Amino acid sequence: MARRTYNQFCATAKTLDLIGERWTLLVVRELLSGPKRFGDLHRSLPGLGTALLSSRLRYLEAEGLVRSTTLPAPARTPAYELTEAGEELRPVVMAMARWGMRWALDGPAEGEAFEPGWAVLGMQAIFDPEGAEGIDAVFEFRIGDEVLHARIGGGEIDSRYGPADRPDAVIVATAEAFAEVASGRLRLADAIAAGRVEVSGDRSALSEMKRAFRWPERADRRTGQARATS
Amino acid sequence: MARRTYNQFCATAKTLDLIGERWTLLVVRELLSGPKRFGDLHRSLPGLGTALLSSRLRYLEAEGLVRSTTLPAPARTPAYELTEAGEELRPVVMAMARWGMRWALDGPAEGEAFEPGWAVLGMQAIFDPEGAEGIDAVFEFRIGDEVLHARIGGGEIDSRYGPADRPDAVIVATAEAFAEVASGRLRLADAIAAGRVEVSGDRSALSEMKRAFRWPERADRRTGQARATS
DNA sequence: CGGCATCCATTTTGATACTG
DNA sequence: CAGTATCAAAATGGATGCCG
Repeated sequence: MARRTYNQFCATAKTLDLIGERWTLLVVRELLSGPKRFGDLHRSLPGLGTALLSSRLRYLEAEGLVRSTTLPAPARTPAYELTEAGEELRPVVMAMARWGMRWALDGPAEGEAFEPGWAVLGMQAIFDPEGAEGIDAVFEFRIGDEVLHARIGGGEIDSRYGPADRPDAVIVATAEAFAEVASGRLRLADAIAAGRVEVSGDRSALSEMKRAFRWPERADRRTGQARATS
Repeated sequence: MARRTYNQFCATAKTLDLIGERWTLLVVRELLSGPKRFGDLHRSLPGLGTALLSSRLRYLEAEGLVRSTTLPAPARTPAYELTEAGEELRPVVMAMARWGMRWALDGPAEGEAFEPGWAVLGMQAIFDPEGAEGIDAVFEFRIGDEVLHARIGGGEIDSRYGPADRPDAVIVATAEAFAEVASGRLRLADAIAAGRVEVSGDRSALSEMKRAFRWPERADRRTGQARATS
């Protein structure tokens, strides 16, 4: 019955005691973009069975990282959301995302799952407040059949699910094309030139958007050498 | 034979594919304070068997996060060290350390392992470049039977094993007392008043040191309420 | 559908013993 | 010191069934 723990007086080890088990941090990642229902979580995490998801959620709830809530009208269905402690794991996930974009992300490979929400977090991870200085614009993304948007202003980014109110530019792409751009594997300009990404609205807002992000330079773990972007 | 992977096109998931297994990130944490021999790693990680440690090291080596090296004279023994990719996991570990200090670190509890090197990383985690502006000083710490030092200057901190060249102040404490202070559970002033920490040398350098760190406010995960420090 | 519990095959791990 | 070999215990993944 005793939970497995590293039994070390070390903040990092204690953190891993809480979120180090398989799937746990990915559940947190899902909830970082807002409350989600059990089924949504299950769908976003292929390979994670309902039994284990249930167990993870109960554990996170008992530990105060997640709480149950009820979705606002008209949904009114039960859902899970992060507590303050859970929300503050965002810097941990962002640090991992930046590292992964630089050292680990290839593909997308055949058969890999992809959720546009992951790219939303990726955008937050590489947002650069300095580069975004003076920018105030709203972008809508239509990725496959999902719609999300990002509002850049005041040196901050706020990216969420759903359509934008009055977007300055609209970006339309397949999930795969968007994934390649968001991961830094394909340059936005090349994707547009190839017709894999379509942009409507204010073209100058688009060039501003590029300023607001700083993609980590991709490199090979074994050699440390930079890898081509496009 | 196929390695277990989340199979997601997501930078965070890819990172977890590499460092998400049990013990892996703690091995990285150990190597963040410099090259270490197999036996040193084994001793610092009670509960991790030699078989699993060996397997983790071979995996990390194959993946380009760790490489074998030879310790400089007079040791000349084989050891392991981080590659550039491994070293760049530092922000991930630091983010976890900050979260853990705020939300997870109690104790130290009976029977918990503690290595002074962990506190060295903790100091890096809570170092505040703004607060450290204008400070230029060297501190030596004698924790139990280990000696380490920190050099603060130019808005940066450089903390390492071994004695300092000409320290401005020397701090002597038991491992337990030092751990309590470094974790933010006990205030330095109180520890000195209680005679659990002794300071010699420049007292003004010491008060400068306090400015250079920003302890996260400790809070309870379930309630979000702040917890007393001392 | 949302939210589990149960059963079982496969992987991972922890502990102990042993070798160059 | 620096690991391998072996085996038992625990965690995981997948399928199935139940219940409001």
